[in-house]
Amino acid sequence: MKKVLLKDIARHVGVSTALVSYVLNGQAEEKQVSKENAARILAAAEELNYRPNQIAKSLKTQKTHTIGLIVADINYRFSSGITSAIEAEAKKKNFTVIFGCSNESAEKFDELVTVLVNRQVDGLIMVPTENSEPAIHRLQRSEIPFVLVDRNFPNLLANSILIDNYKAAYDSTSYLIKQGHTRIAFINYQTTMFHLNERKRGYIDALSDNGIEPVEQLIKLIKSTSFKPDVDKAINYLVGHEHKCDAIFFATDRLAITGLQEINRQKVKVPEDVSVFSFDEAEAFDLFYCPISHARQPLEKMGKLAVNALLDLIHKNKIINQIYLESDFVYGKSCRE
Amino acid sequence: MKKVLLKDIARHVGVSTALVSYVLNGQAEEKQVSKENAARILAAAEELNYRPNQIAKSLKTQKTHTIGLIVADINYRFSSGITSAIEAEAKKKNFTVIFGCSNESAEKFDELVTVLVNRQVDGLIMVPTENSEPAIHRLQRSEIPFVLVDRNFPNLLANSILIDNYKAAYDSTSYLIKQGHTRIAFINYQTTMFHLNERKRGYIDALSDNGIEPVEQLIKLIKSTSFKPDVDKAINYLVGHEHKCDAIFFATDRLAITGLQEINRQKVKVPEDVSVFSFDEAEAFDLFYCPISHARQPLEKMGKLAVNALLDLIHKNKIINQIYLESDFVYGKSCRE
DNA sequence: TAATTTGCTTTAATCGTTTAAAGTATATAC
DNA sequence: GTATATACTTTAAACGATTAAAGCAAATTA
Repeated sequence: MKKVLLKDIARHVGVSTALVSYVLNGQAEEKQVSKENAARILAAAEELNYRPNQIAKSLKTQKTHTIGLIVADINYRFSSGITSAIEAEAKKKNFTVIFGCSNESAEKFDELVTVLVNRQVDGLIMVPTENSEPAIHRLQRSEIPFVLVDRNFPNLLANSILIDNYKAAYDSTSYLIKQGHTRIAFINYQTTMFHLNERKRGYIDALSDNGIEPVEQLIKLIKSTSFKPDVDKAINYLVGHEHKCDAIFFATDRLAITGLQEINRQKVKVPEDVSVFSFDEAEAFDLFYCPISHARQPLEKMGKLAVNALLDLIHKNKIINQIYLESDFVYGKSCRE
Repeated sequence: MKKVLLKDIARHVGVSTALVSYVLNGQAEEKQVSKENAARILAAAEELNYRPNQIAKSLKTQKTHTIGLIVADINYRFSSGITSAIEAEAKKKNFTVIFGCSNESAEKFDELVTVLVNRQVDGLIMVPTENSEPAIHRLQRSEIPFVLVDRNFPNLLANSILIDNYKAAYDSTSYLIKQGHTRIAFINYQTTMFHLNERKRGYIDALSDNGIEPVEQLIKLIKSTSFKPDVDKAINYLVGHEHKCDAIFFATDRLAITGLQEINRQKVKVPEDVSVFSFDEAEAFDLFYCPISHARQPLEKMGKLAVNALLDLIHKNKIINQIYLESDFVYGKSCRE
């Protein structure tokens, strides 16, 4: 079945391609196309089942109506959540999404940016990885609009949709303190990433502000390169008798899930033996024998905002800068009363 | 910063655009470009930081090096798993992925197919939804290559990467029988979708082949439109004293997760009061107080195969037809010994 | 010496649209 | 009766690449 082109419609109706283009792009009025021709063109387009070639259109108009999306790992609940929201919102606005995963590698991130830029995406939504500042700097010089989601770099001014990680961690820690905990451990990644260090800062400040001296031994930093053993070791240390803590605050869902597995293995009971609080949300949290209390990020909202911010940049060059959203809290039964 | 075009390189070096194109596309030898010009062109491309416009390239070559991917819902573990594998494999083969979610709606599925076809994707990988046969039929007539993943329609011959759902369900049920269960319940969606009904068929045949009469009251079909209440009702019925079953086989992870929540709420103990087995894998299964035994689909492999099958179709028009993969089994502690 | 081959380069059409600018016929104004 | 406005329509040049086909010296052959 041969592809139907604009020119086939033109020939079929007996007019020029210009008229067809005007009519099919809704400029019939404006370009004063006769009602008769307009009607015949629409009919012919329908009859021949014309589908415009977006590539040709894009080449001419310099607009692809495409958003490039780079997430860290689509298997993260965070990523699938915002991806889903972004795709839905983009579709609503007649944009399509080209998709890539960096797998937390700055190199892969860089490659993806290049690929997407070469594809002439109208703009990018990205969850940057550690060490991806150079790629983002380069992007800034190219004048292609983009917005960062979830993570940013303090000394790189870019439009971003963020969580107030400091506040969420501060509030989470304060909650644990109010529940009567004093030896609150914190498990985080060993990382230079700002958003995770903000969580740490929130944790520490909450302790200090409540008259609790932060204890170094209760802060465990996990290397992603030795993730599982590090988490296991941290848990063993923290629930071991000598250093026993009374609560563990996990900085991410992945840390929590892996940590909880080891907690189970050690036959430590939540919340009787130790309370647990986590960032992010995970299905697994609800199925744990005592639902895990956690700080939930508004994924839907973030995705939607990211798309709209990007479209603002694309269309009107409106600058949004940082938007900070608040997490909300889901109280399970994992923190001792 | 002005975009650098092929013609800028040509001007810079003092040759025609044809030479530049030949050299940058690795046809220097073939087209007998002088070593000197070839070197100068490469140097200039580097120096000017030339990035070819893929849109223009695509228009001319009629190849976009793009794969359209349609999944049901990216928040499903199944979807994110194959998406991740597909993206990685596509990238390896220098293809990019345009992404869409149907949200299990045939209408949205149809729209997505149209959008992706208009974007001139070289091929499509799709997880079809219920009632999406017409859209797929239409696609077949358009001669754009595609492969279906996970789900297919028995009377629609298309290239597909599938699981042997019948066998997996048959084997799962047989396992439960061997563990001594006789009143095995089955919770599935009420659906016309073949792959889910195959799971039911496997369940029923396994019972029959082992001399157990399938009991209608133990087969619960869940309407997606009233998902949660239906699952809750089913669980209540199944663990209620009069109809007590000794095992529940969930046809999907989502059914299992929702079902297990209700099981918890009813204070029913797994596996003491009832054994549980599920299709698919979920993080939550490992965190449940007794890890849930399940049949795991080889997501990585499916995604990779799907991309390679599609590329075979695109490049050589090699026909693959159905490929059936086997699930493997993860034995937790959720089935009474 | 003329014809042919070799080695390299350029010309220009093309992909399928969009869209200024120019064209044409009819109606209105002066 | 000529100029101008009105209501349409067409022409043709883009967009940025690819790629047959043609062009042109210099070297080789006859």
